[in-house]
Amino acid sequence: MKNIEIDEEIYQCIVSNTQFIGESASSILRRLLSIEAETQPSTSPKEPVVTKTVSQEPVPVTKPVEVTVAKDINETVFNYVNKEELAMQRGAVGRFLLILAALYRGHTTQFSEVLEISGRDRLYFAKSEKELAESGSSTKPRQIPDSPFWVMTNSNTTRKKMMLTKVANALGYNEDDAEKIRELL
Amino acid sequence: MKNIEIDEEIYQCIVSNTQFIGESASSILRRLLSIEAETQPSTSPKEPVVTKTVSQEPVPVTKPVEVTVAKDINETVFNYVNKEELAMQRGAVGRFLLILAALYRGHTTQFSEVLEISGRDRLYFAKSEKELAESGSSTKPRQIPDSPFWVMTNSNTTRKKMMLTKVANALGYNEDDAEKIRELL
DNA sequence: GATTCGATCGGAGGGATAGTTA
DNA sequence: TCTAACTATCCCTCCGATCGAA
Repeated sequence: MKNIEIDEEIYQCIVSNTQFIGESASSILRRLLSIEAETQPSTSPKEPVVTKTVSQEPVPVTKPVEVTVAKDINETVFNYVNKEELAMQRGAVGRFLLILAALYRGHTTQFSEVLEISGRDRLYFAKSEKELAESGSSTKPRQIPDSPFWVMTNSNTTRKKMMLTKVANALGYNEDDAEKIRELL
Repeated sequence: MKNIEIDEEIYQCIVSNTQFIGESASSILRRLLSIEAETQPSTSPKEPVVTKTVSQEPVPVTKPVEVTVAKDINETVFNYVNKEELAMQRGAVGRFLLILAALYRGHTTQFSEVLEISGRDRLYFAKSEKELAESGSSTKPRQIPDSPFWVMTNSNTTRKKMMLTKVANALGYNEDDAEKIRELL
């Protein structure tokens, strides 16, 4: 993966060509550029050409359950994460909250399992600001966007990553996916 | 400026389209995308095509000049402003820069007129950080994204709004549009 | 005296790291 | 005691209201 810096206008142009929630910049650009690469007038620009590339390998329906589930989860969550929005965040806290929000959206019902995750004496997650605030000093509670959950935010990036890993695990992700999630931060 | 993550393939594709030493990703992409953006075979690739989506209502060619101009300007600029992106900014400074960037994009050639706008002793706009910094103390110069211009940032919101109004006027907007622009902040 | 302008300084957010505890 | 895990202090940067200056 490479990071490139582009201006607002280009960014908007790319974003406005998103064809599904969570589509990555690469995916969008591949579509746009490949159409352009042919000097031909674009025929059917709406076709989600790129997408297909990714899901090339047919999902093996016969495979063991765990694998299938993992795949579902994976797709679910990564669709909820908007890479561009992530990249735009000023600091790790913003990304942290965005990722958690995506996980919540993808696992609304089981999400309360994260309440089990906590530090030695501080709580990491709670259903109210107060609860978190009272479990330590300067915990800097923040609400996970569009959810009834709050997170403790006063920690270094390393710990935030650990927290993400724990959340991923609690929600049933395998190591690989947990790693991917962790690395979003 | 935005950072986006793209895969190697896309990256190579972009790089290989460089047309001069030091060309930025934005510049390359602008070329590539504007060719692509028109569903038609590219006629004049330099046209800010993206804009068209929004400008559904045909521009009345027969109307008086002033009106036409105002309309063009209006469309140009408001298309360049992404409301969501604006809303996402943490503070007024972020929005301020975004709006100015949009104005720059819409009026690249005349934009140097803003250099006339200044305070009693401080400069408000300049072509370099240094210039601004030296014109006062703690002016907090910031580059207007994707432009060679810098703005003074150390002021209250009211003054930032005034600055926007002045810029809008300098670029030929009427009171109404200037007001709209000011209110974006 | 009224108004405009400048830039200081308090406040908030972020997060590395020093310090603490198990 | 030594170490690993965890906490929260504290420093830094960014904002922008406020108040003194012109």
